[in-house]
Amino acid sequence: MIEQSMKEKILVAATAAFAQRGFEGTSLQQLADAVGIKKPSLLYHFRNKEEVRAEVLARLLSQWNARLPEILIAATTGKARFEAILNAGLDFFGEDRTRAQVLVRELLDRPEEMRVVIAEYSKVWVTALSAAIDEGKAHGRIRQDVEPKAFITHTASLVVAVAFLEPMSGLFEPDESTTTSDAEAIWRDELRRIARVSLFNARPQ
Amino acid sequence: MIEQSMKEKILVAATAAFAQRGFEGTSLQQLADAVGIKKPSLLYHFRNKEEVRAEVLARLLSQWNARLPEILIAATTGKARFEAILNAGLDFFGEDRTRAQVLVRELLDRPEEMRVVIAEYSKVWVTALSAAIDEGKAHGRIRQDVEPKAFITHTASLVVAVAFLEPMSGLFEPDESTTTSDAEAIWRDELRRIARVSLFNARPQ
DNA sequence: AGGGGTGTACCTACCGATCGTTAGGTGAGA
DNA sequence: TCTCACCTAACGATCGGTAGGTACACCCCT
Repeated sequence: MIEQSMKEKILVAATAAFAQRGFEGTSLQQLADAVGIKKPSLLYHFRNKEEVRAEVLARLLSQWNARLPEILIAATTGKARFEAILNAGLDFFGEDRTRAQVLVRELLDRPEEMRVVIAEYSKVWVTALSAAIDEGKAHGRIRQDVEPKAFITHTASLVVAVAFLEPMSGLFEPDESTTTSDAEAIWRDELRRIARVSLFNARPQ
Repeated sequence: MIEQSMKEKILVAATAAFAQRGFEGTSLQQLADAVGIKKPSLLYHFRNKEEVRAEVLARLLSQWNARLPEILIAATTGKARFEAILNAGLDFFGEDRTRAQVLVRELLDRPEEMRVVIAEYSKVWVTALSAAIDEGKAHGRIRQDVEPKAFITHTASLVVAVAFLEPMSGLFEPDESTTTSDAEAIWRDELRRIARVSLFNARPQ
């Protein structure tokens, strides 16, 4: 059992609470109760509620940044790099769905600030992917009609949406034989198919 | 100048406020101020705050339902029906971006309830589109590897995402020559391309 | 070895402001 | 005279945040 600091415990609890009920819908009292301390003790660790929000977001983004280098290093060719980043995104949001919820809530609550944050944290891999798409177009591996930045944005949107809509999975399945995890697997497969088909040429080279 | 009832004025103001700051982030005082009445007068028109939320959502959904029949009637063939519904979705969320914001916030705040609501309000056109896809597959016009329900879900997600991410448009454009509306047009075009390419066979029949 | 400072991590008690909601009017028009 | 559409006044609860205290570990000095 790893002994985690009280501040870390608070951030974990705050992430879950913000994901479920939102920043405005979560009180400091609820956070304090969740980690077993009193409200003023919580404000010993954070200057105010806003600082909790900021650190929750920073923690989320740093978790993404932490696994980015190995993704970009592992895959060098264009196609492998595409698959690697797509799967990394699906894993990242799939293994903890609160990440998608917190991200979307922040986009709703503070769009201007998030514009800057998103630009900063996506710059590296968006640039890498965009260059790979341009190169693939030059070599005829990638469709000429692909609009790189727009394609990447849409694919990223779908990755977040799949995690975001997890509570909705199995929505259109009339029978009960299809479990939630089955429906999610189908969603992910179809997402990969859509991205692949709309990006690559049918007959490579 | 159309004379609109106070109740309608409140719902319009509430929709904008809920979209921007969320349900928990909006007080009845703010809504009352926005329409120029006192707080208790607002509760003459609505039993409580929860009823405001319910009617805001109901109003949004009825607006979608109102334009659905003509869409389904106008386009009969599979391909035309696909284009018609896709464009109708883009128009619906594009002409008033608060719709996407309110919808996404409701999905975050009350996922279980929204699951039921979404199922009800999407049943008609999802069923129609799904049948059209199956028929298209049988005739070879549509790719065999399309997973109908998942494809529709993803396309719908992208339609909402494009409107939702409007404040982020032009995020990756280094120059200032590309305006926000240009970037949005590119997004919509790329969305249509992705959907078309990943749905239809390259060589029809 | 033992006493005195210092910082950490919590606590109780409380602040004014604002929350959603209710009670009980008022005035205008049918 | 009755209903509609608003009002003033006030309710208890909860909000984020502050003041000030306590218990305890650790370090320095003699």
